[in-house]
Amino acid sequence: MSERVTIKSIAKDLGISHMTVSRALSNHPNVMKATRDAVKQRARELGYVKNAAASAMRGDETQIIGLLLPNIVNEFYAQFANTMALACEAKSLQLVIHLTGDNIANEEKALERLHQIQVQRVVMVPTPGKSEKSVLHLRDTSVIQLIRQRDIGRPTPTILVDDSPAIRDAVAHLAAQGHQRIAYIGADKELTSGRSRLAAFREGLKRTELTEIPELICTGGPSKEMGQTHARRILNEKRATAMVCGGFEISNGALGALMETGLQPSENLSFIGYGDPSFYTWVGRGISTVAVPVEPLAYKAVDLLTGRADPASDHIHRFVASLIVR
Amino acid sequence: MSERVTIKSIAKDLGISHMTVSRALSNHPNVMKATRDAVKQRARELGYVKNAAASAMRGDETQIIGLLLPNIVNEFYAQFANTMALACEAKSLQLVIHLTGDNIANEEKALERLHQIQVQRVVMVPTPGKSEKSVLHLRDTSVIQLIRQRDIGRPTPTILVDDSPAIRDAVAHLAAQGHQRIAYIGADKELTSGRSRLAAFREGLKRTELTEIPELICTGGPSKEMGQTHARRILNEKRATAMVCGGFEISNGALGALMETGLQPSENLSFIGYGDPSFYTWVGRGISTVAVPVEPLAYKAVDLLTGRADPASDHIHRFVASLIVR
DNA sequence: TGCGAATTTGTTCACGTGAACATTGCTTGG
DNA sequence: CCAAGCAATGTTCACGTGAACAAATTCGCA
Repeated sequence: MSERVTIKSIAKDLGISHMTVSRALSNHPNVMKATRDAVKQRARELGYVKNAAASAMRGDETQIIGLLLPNIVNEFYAQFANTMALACEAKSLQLVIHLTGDNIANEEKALERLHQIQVQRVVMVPTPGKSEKSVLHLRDTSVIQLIRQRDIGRPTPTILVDDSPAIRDAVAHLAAQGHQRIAYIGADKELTSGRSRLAAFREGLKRTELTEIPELICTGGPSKEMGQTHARRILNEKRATAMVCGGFEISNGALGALMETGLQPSENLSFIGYGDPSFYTWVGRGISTVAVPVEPLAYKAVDLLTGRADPASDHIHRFVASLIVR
Repeated sequence: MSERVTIKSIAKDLGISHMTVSRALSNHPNVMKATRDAVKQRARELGYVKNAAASAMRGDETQIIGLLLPNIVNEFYAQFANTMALACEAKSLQLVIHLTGDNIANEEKALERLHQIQVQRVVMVPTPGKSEKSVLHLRDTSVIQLIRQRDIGRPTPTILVDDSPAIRDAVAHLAAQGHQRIAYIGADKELTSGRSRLAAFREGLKRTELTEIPELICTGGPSKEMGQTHARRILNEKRATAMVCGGFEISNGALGALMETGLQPSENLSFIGYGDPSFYTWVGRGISTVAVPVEPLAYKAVDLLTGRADPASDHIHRFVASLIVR
């Protein structure tokens, strides 16, 4: 039926130049109020919607934010994406989500795709490892790194979680309960977050004058499988009475291993999770955890990308995590 | 530094016409192999990426799929989005996610935004209610309705879950355990799914020759709050010994009410959830549920939008849910 | 050898938008 | 009463891509 409504079709309809229509719709000062009103009125009647592709081709900034996450099933990432979507909604932005599965090839592909559709703003949870391909796509793109930090060949603002105090508190909490053999499962040195969490755990042990037990400290890639595998081994072979997790996925994996072994967190083994998915309050008597303030992170990310703040500073924005004891 | 690499810049670089470049890159037959190879080689060297905005402006189909979900925190939607993202990845499509919060105004806005960026393929969980605005944007857009069906003024393929057998099974299962006062909380008649689930519940009661107890049957909007409110009331005021939920959000809400009342599912009250989030295996002795085959749904949606199958048929694709007893 | 046909490459145009520059008409001050 | 200045509107162009049409080159076969 009806043709697509463009600035030109409105112009023809009103018998004026398409530029007057363009100016009227973008509130350019030099348009008679009568003209502007007539144009806006008619545009509304005809159901005009600006063609974003045409704008993008002219080089105008796209109203799209790209979001790269390892996955979106883990409740932390889901909540983050959810909040990002709401924040974007509020600023008339759209959200394109790519899942990396913490695989660097996927990350590269995703960035290329975003570049392809002219996206100039990206929030990403960087995948551990080094990117081979030139990440030159990112040249005129604002990138925010989230949760982790990696050298992507250019300074970028980064949003990190300062979880060291909470992790130290967790150890102190367990020590106060009399635990001596506390296990730790977390990301490895590939990630800044992995390093700092492990350091915090050790510092926690030191402060409570507990001996570090190497066989109870496991690190690896930040995956669910890694958490599950290590937890299984610890539960079956080592005599740990408590466990601290340093990572969203890892924590879920470890919890799975716990359940499959028939253990109940807080009854048979004191478990400290990471992040605060809603089901933590429902499992057993509730699971204690290092809670990350998700929503502030998301709003910060959108703010950084929309405010005229830092273009390519390498400022690190820290949000403090807290220990929730249940 | 370097300018953006376009088909024209490559042409100038090679001293040929931009059309030869265009043809070479799109594997047009009438290009000498030597030329094609040279062009592709140079394109790779220079890091050429096709400008999707320009393509979209010409009217070419965009490689973007729009996804409208109530939220993305509920694990069913999260899993669905996750699988969609993977399926899209496999077909070089990008996923734009909009959250409706089951609010029709948001739904309209989201569709308009997608139209704005020239998206011609949309998967949506329709929000209950009637849309005021002309959904004319959808004119040349393929829309798939998911999980629910609503008249959007045009026939669309729809992907539904046939959960009636599973719900009847659930009632039978509870009846076999000796339950007489089984509560039901689900969506209301506004939704096709609400109607059919309630009907299945009633049918289940009838088949087991149980009397229907009106005060234990609650319906309303498909929200978490609704589930929580009704469950609270039932738990505090009515003497139900079992509860069946008909909806993802509703089920989580009801579970929350259960927990806050200090009850344990399967110990103090037999609870049948809806959907199968991972934590169901972790709560108490495990929560029985009406499990929906998420991944097939997602792949089906992408298939329908990419295959040259039905353009605007109103075919209903059904996937059967099953009762998982834990 | 020559001429139409097939192959390969080139030129122009449109898509929708808005910047830059051009034109029209009106006001104002000398 | 006219020039200068400004407000309002109009015309042209570019953005990157690929269809349509045009031109050049090569090929096949009489």
